[in-house]
Amino acid sequence: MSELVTQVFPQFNDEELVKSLDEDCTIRRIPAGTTLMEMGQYVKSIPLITDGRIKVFREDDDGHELFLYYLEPGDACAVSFACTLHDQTSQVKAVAMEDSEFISIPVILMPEWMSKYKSWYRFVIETYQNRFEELLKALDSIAFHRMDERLLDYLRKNSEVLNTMVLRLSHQEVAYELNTSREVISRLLKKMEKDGMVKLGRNRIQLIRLD
Amino acid sequence: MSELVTQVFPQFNDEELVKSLDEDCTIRRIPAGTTLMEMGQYVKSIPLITDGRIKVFREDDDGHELFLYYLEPGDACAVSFACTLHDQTSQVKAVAMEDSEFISIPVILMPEWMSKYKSWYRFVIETYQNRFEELLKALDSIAFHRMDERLLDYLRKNSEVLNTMVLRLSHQEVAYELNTSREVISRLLKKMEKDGMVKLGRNRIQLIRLD
DNA sequence: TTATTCACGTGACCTAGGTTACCGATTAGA
DNA sequence: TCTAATCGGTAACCTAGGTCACGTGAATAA
Repeated sequence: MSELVTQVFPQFNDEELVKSLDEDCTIRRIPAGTTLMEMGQYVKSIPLITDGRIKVFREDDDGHELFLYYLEPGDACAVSFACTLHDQTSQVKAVAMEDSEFISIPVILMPEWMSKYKSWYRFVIETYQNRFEELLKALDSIAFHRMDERLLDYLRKNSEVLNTMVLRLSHQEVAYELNTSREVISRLLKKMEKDGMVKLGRNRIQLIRLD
Repeated sequence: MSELVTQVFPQFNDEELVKSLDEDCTIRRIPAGTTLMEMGQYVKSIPLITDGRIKVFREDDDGHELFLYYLEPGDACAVSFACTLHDQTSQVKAVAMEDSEFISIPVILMPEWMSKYKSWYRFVIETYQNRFEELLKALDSIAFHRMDERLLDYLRKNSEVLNTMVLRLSHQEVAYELNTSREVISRLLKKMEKDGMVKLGRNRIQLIRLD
């Protein structure tokens, strides 16, 4: 596992930390579609993503969901950190979008690691900071932008993360993530197609020119 | 200052930490209306609020602002923490709503404090966590609720924080914070008055029954 | 093959809320 | 005191986008 750690988390430059990751933590693999974390659930371990892609989103009582951000290799789940202090339930839901792999860290190790390993403490703060920023961006997006801009942004982000110009998405899926209805997305996508920005197919959105 | 610290931050149970707060940090007082932090500005010290009330909000390029949360005595600014790691500019704007007072901690002390004082490390994580939650609530509010609900929520929160049933606010101020227009707020408030929920006056909103 | 489900397209309609354009009333300033 | 700025009320209007209804074709299961 040490090689894996040094590969995906090169910032962990403390030998002892890597050793503890190796000895005291476990690697877990989950298939696409697995729910890693449910809202209201207690969290008992901190996942460090080493492979795959985890979608993190917010849900309301009526089942509406709102996409927040993705966790990718090198990322950790910020909300989990809080569970090192008081038993708190998760505020978000996390689902694996692809077959994924992560290192599972028992929360019990956190206090020790925080004071012992500077690179770990930096990592925690950085993780929080990054998620904070993502959240602020999500807020901006909703508060200050119209649906067409948000859709464009969503497509761009997806294309970037997956490194492809052809997205395998149904309109319904996109609608869920942006907390709107299928019809609205269909409408906007059709307009974008007319404007030569995308080409549409069944379960398929080909990006042509997103400016 | 030690008494102040132990009063407002009773969780700092480490003598040395309190001593360092006493010796290495400074108390600053600012009048209502002072901008504590501007978006895009570099942050060089971490404020621990001891008195007053700081409004934290997000601004977009067109000057629209969006209320995020208040900082009150016992709170710290989460975004500042990140500056202990890399020089990063602020993502939010912070303005004192009342004459306020805070302890200003040089960022240089952070790494040492983090590893040395467990109560400090807990405080940092807790602060991040709390702000995270507030941000998620703000997101919920915008994504899943209509303006009338958001207004109600805003009035409730304000009344709670200020511990009064009479808010001294102009419709314009409320509109700014909820990122809408004055007319919309006037309309909604008028409707609430008709429904017997509030009584309106110039620069005055008296809460009667917010259910 | 046929039947059924799933994905998409689209028109009609509705509502929340943003915009414009006034008004009069109150307050602050000169 | 007179005047200008601020505050709130309201009507008319517009737009984004949510909802409903229904149609068409592609994929898939029987």
